[in-house]
Amino acid sequence: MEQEWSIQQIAKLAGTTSRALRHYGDIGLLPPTRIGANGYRYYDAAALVRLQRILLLRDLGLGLTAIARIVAGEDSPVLATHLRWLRAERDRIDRQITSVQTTLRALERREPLMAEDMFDGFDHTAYRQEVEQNWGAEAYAAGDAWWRGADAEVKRRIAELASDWRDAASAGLDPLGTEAQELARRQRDWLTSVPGTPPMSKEYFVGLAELYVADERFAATYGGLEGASFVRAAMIAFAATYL
Amino acid sequence: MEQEWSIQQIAKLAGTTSRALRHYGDIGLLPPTRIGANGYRYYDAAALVRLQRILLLRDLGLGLTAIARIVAGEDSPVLATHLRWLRAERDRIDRQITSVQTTLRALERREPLMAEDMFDGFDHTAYRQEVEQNWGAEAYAAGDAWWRGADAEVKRRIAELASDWRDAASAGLDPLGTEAQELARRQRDWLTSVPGTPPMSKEYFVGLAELYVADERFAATYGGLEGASFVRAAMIAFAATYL
DNA sequence: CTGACCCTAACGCTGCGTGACGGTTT
DNA sequence: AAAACCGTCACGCAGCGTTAGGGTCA
Repeated sequence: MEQEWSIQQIAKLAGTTSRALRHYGDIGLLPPTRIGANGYRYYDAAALVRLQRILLLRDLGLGLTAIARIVAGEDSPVLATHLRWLRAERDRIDRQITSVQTTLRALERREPLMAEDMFDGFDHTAYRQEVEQNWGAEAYAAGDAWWRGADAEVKRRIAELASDWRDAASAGLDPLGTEAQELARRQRDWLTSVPGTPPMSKEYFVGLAELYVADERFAATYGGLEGASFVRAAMIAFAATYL
Repeated sequence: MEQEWSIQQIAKLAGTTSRALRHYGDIGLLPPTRIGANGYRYYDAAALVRLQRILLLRDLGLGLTAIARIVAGEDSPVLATHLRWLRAERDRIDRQITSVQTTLRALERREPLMAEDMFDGFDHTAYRQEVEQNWGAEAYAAGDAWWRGADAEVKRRIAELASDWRDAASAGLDPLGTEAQELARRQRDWLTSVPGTPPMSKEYFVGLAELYVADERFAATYGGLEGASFVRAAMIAFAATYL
């Protein structure tokens, strides 16, 4: 009548492993139906059904604790929450794909420098040129040489500026406030100081601001999408007022 | 001249933590430029640039060992490989999103049973009906009752059939071969035995085969996309020959 | 006697976060 | 004398895979 199976048997039936079953038992997610005098675990048909539910939910990407809540009958919005998480994950991966593709294309065209590092240097120029081809190729060479020759002090200041941007963004400051506007001014100042950069203009500055958000590699410098958005807001406001 | 920074300072400059820097040092990815007599770690501008590269690549989703290969100058196709992996990940998540959405919709319509478990029972019918509305609502009720009343022996046979499918698929058998065709016959036989199922036809059988591949939840039963594809091939061939 | 199974530990993997405890101060 | 930093352990996390060592036999 009441069929029951050993741990290996039920594992095969459901398409998993005995190790996983012991784990589910250990964390209380799926205790064996019965435990023999010799310590062997046995499972019945009800356990099989429960196991199939568990495996199904696991295939949807849910964590074991979330699965535990669901199979326990709690009607918390586990699935809806999980759906939002999945969508965020997909978006993140999409952005990574775009970035890797861009990097690979740049490498193919033998632009190793701008491809992977120095996103705080002249590369604004180089990338901008790549996107809109408004500024000539010699700008690239000039910026390249400048960065290579830059001394530690310059590099420190650049990194520090990026660091200050991240601090301001995570502190929740107002992008239009005095402090953020001062950061935007510093951003403009060092950009201006880079040889090979086109003459500073409202359009150029705003274009760079957009670029920081659009390109994952620049965004990373400013603390990701959120940070980059903050930088963009501050830079655009600065451009509108002072450029 | 040669500027150098403490571990906290360089962490702030690059936008990471001192703990991460110690970790990178431990695994040899980014050793400190210099270690003071007191044991303090110090980093110079070259280390800062290297660190920025590392963080950039990390933001692309690469693992630290892969990053190590890249910054070491090996020109193995790390990025191209990673790109393929990213795409596969995105596809997987896309399928999970679809499945979760389907499940949520089913739950809203109060179809808790078919939503989460028993993908080996009558649910073929119910889902089929949901998709094409070819078979009536009473089929759902009949199948439901049947499954609830099914004894352990029936459930075992169903799970066993799924298990045998997985074995056949992972063994690399020919879907058109004798063994796979025998499995398809068993599949048809038990489907026929479920009350509430529409009369067996070539179209119905092929439709189910497609469903197994299209719906992640069914596919899981047969060992994922690969397994389900195998099942589909075998079932379609069987339908063409015998139905 | 020998497979085929079952059991209980317990480490391994990824990339650090997070204390704990105790010195140092570029 | 206290605030900040620095250092070295070392556990924790998610979900099992994988030996290792040793009984059981539905």
